[in-house]
Amino acid sequence: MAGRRTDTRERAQRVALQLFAEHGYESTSLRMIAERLNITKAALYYHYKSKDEILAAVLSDFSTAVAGLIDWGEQQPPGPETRRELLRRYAELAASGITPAARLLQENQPALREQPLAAEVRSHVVTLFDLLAGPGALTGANGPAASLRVRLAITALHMAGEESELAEDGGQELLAAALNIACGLIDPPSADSASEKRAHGDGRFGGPFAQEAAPTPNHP
Amino acid sequence: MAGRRTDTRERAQRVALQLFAEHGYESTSLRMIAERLNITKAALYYHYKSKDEILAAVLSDFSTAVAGLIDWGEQQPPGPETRRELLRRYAELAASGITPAARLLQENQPALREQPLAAEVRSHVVTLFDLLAGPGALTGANGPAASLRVRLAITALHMAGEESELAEDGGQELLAAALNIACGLIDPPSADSASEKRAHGDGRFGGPFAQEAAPTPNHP
DNA sequence: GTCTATAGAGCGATAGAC
DNA sequence: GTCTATCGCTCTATAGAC
Repeated sequence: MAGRRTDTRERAQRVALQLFAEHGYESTSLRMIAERLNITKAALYYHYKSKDEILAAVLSDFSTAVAGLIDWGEQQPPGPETRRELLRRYAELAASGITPAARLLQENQPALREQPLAAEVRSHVVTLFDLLAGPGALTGANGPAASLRVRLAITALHMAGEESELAEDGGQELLAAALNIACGLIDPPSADSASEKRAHGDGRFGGPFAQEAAPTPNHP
Repeated sequence: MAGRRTDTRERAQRVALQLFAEHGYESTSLRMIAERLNITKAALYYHYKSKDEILAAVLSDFSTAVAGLIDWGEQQPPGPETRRELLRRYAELAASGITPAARLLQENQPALREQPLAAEVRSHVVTLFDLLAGPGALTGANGPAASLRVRLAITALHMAGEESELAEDGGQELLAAALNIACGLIDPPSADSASEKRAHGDGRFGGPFAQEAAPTPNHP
């Protein structure tokens, strides 16, 4: 491991992730990747046997990161503190540069549909969402709001993570703000929509559209 | 207008928007569009002189919808009621099917970079964001949180809009929940992050990461 | 308005020299 | 480990018949 002769493989993965996230998987050609590495297309095939394998290598980093996060979360007692700490750790991941991978996954679903590792990562994310909102939130069993809030919380961290790369102070203020927003989004689970119980007295959330909220005709 | 001989052009735009949003602009070939219309690739070139022109036609519908929304908004007195009504109207647009166009715009930025109409639409969206958060929010002048909250509010409506197409009741409950969440996101503008004033007493938003919040080193 | 046929370019991938 | 050269395919776009 320590004594290999070139670092092309690692550089290739860094460059490929960046390009996949920026231009999309299908629109990123092997020529583009090779040019940034100052090698030729054919040389890439010494390191990977297909374009798909480059994608898999890139995704596996993200997969293990999220897997580690949910391993920790599943060993904690469920509750608001654990959920907030999960968000905090995810914000750390976002700050350390996993957001390109997250964006790649989110914005290339059709292209990644045949990629087994993408399905694996996606199932990890589903587990993480369940931990953040209670089981079944993604399928809408807790009402539509809970699932939406969790996805928005993660989205907030992604947005901040991407922007923080451009910020002059490393984006710490931005990430702090995003984490606060994310915590606020998952903190009062099922506090609006059909069940109208308010966490605190003022009616600020009683927006329009709400008068139509039906008593949840879920398929049992 | 009323007496043309085929409806191929309109059908083509409907189909193209759907495919562009689902597979991405570059990954959608004219062959795919033509096959769904039961015509050939070459026939498409009778109606449009390039693939880019199909994209422009598809985007212009979205552009006029958003332009109408901000025209209304700019004639209203600024304030929370106007902002909430803007969100409500945007939620109506989302429910009526503009989310594929919004997704197309958001998820194909590199491919649409050369498309003039895309820049126009994007500037409309920026204006809408300004209306929703006060001027300068997108550039972060109000602190990082305000811009994030507005973008998350719109994202909530997009998420609900896309899912509502699959729901059995038209997704009204989901859209109502999303609108409530969106209103809650923009309602207390600049209520966290650096300036720590709370709208109401409980410290639920006082999350971690906040201890590092610096006093906003903005470039003036 | 729609078709067949084709030009010209870029793509992923392979073979084989060095 | 990297190169040149090439194969087979799909893409956008055009020419011209019907």
